[in-house]
Amino acid sequence: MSAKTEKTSSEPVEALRLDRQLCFALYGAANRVTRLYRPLLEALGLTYPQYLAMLVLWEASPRTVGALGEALDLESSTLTPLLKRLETQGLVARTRDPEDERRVVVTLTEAGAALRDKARAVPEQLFCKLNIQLDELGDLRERLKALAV
Amino acid sequence: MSAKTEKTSSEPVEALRLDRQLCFALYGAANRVTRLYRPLLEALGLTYPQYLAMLVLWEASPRTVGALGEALDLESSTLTPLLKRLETQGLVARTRDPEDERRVVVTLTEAGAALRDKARAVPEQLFCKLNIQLDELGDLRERLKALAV
DNA sequence: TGTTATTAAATCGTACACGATTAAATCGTT
DNA sequence: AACGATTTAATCGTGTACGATTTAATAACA
Repeated sequence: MSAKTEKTSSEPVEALRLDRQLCFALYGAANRVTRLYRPLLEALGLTYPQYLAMLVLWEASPRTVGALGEALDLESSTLTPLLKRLETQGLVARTRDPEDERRVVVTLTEAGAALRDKARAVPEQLFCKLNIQLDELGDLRERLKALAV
Repeated sequence: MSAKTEKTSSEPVEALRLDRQLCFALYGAANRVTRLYRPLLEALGLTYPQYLAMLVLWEASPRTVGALGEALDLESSTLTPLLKRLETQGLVARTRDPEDERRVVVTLTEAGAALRDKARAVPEQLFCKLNIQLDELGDLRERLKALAV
């Protein structure tokens, strides 16, 4: 019996391969999709995470940093610098909530709200770059949402 | 007719929502899976991308930086610093290929090869944290691989 | 044979992502 | 009212990601 097929090690090594396959696919897909967005978002002056934050704000504008973090599943250590950059670009305003000075309220500016028009074409442009049918989209989304708590 | 339901804008806005749904799911899933790996990999002294690089090397050890980048879908600008950290930890060696001095060959050290044993338990531990059946895994992997070129 | 073109990694600047810690404000309980 | 516990953002340090540029080596070809 060769060392390669030794019983005590062959199963976990096989598991390593499976592990690699799913996680590579997820890791790679996320990186590649970010790369596909880049040229589309360049016209808007946004990065992909900034675009996601704007999508959330376009749905409901005065939002606390905490609420944004909840929606985006990000920590304040990630959001704070990102929001400061959006503020520098004049897309959002950051103010302390007078009701509770711990909270920071993020509000779309006129320019931030107006950017929504420019972003209208993005989803379709991106969808054209993706290799997926419209009716499969919902299923994949649900699987991904359910994958990890 | 209110501005909100204006015909020229309602459809693209709906598209924005769909866009948000798929891309949020992918972006969030990738971040959450990385977070799930973290405590498991801490015992190995590896980050998640470092673990992925080691998985590739455990399958075939002398690999050029370019070949690793191909396998991981990463640029040298990402890989070079990552590999230097693995080198600092004594897990890999980086040497110029004598045949072609442009290439850098990455080779597992004894310690790097030995780390594979410690990593044996990781896939199963992670799988337990994921909310997916074993038989759905292959399908999801293929969908993700096909999603973006 | 000498250029010129191409290739492979490294370097640089910008922007995430996160855990740990810190700072400030509010809450709860006495 | 007082003071310890909790909540909310910000800050800090480490480690990705990537496009653009640079450097060095090899290939191509006039």
